[in-house]
Amino acid sequence: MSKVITPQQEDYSKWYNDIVINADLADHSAVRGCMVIKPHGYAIWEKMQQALDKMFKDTGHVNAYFPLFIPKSLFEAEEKNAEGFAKECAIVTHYRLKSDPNNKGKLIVDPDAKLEEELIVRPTSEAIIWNTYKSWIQSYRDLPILVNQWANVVRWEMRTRLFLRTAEFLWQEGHTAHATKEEAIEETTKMLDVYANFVENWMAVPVIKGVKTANERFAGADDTYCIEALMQDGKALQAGTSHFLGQNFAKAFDVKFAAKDGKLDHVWATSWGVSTRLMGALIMSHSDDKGLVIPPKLAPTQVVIVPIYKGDEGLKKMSEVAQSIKVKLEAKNISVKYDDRDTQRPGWKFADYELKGIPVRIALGERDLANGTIEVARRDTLSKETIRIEEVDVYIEKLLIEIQNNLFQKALERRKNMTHEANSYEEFKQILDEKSGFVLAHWDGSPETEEKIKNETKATIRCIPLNNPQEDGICIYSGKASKQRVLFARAY
RNA sequence: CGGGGUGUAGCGUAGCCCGGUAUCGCGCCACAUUUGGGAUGUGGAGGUCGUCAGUUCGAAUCUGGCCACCCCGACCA
Repeated sequence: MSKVITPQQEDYSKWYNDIVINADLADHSAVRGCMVIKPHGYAIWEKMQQALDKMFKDTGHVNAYFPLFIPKSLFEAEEKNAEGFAKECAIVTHYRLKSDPNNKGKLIVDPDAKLEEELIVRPTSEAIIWNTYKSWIQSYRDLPILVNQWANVVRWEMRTRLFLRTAEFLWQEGHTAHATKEEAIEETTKMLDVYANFVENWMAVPVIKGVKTANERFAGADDTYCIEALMQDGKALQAGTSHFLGQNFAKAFDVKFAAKDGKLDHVWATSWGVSTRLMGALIMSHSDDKGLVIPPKLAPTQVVIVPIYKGDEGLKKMSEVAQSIKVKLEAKNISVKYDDRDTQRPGWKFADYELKGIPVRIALGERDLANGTIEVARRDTLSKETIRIEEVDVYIEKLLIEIQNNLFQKALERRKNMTHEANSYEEFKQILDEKSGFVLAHWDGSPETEEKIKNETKATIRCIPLNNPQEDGICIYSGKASKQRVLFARAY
């Protein structure tokens, strides 16, 4: 064993780091809090991007790109937004370096090159985008604007973790402008549905759609909708957010439009985003002590073929069959890698592809050649089956669908087992400590109660689920009347 | 940012208390035998001991600054 992964049971947090690093997804860099996303990790991110980008375009959105830098005066325009992000901003103050007269070969910031106005490295782009929209929008005929941007943002987090919270991360941010409140709200929930669809059907991670409490709301939003997922260790992870921004940014940036009746009104806004954090959700939903498990729909390589042979002649025979299998599978739009390297032994390759999370492995040796069979191993269950070689394409095509479904069902089952109802504060705390996971409990609706529960238990209200069943109850903390249970959990 | 810990070859480590240029395993290279679950043998290469400064005849080892990472807290859409 050259690659050792700490077992989940021993230390989940270490396990997570081991997976990220040993599966070649990402690595720490020389920059504090910033990671290098390695080719295997980036390939998965690209698959996510492709699927999401198509969904955005299918719902009428277009891509554009806005600057990395935001002048401070624009950044501070929407007060709540500015306040919310102020503590974690990187700021550009100078534009030139010069040789250090006291230290040969070293550079210093040139004090003569101080910027008139500081530039904020975007932690999110509402400010620069709404400043731009001001010049794009005059009439209801200019609306709606449905723009998305794929970009990097910087948030100077105190403590970082690979993919889950890094100082710089990749994401997409949609920013839309609408003539009416209703249309903007519809957009907000539509994009939440897009996210839920993507995370459940591509990533095979079940989510709960809901709305955030005032405490947890995006700075500058009237309402924040979210999808919440539950990780293997019982902690929640916010997988995506969609914000109804009301007219807050339109007012801050003075973006008005003339309606049909000639009256001027401020534009209604939304913004929505998912980030490379989804990689963390993917890892912590399916992977095991042998390594990463990638759902087939997001696997850069879905099937790997490993030949088992003796000598050059043996390899030649094996390669002919392997290539024909590859062609058959590719005709069904399945991505296949034939690994004929003679520098690694089969056993090594088996372990390595398990570590990297490739959904299906085909092994092919003399024995199979004689029998007209191949061995098919699936990553999700680690089970193996021998099948007739002529049925390979049909079999694998079905298998990939089955693996995708199985991963989702397993995650759904786990979430079901880790979701509990608590009817008293004692019970609530007991569940958090002994079982972890989601806890459904009554809450009196006050930010104060939410804050106290958070301080005492570290559990936060992840969301108020949409279409939440209404039932009379009393708040587990204050004993005041409540109409519905909300979703609590300790979260990443 | 506060408390604790760590940093020695690509990776994991011994040595540090008690100063004299470095241990072991994996990996890497060559050759041979191997190849249906991380092969074996023989030989070999690889190190400014995180970084900068100080003490000293001499620093991986002692002192200080800085950087990074890990754990706990604070913070976090």
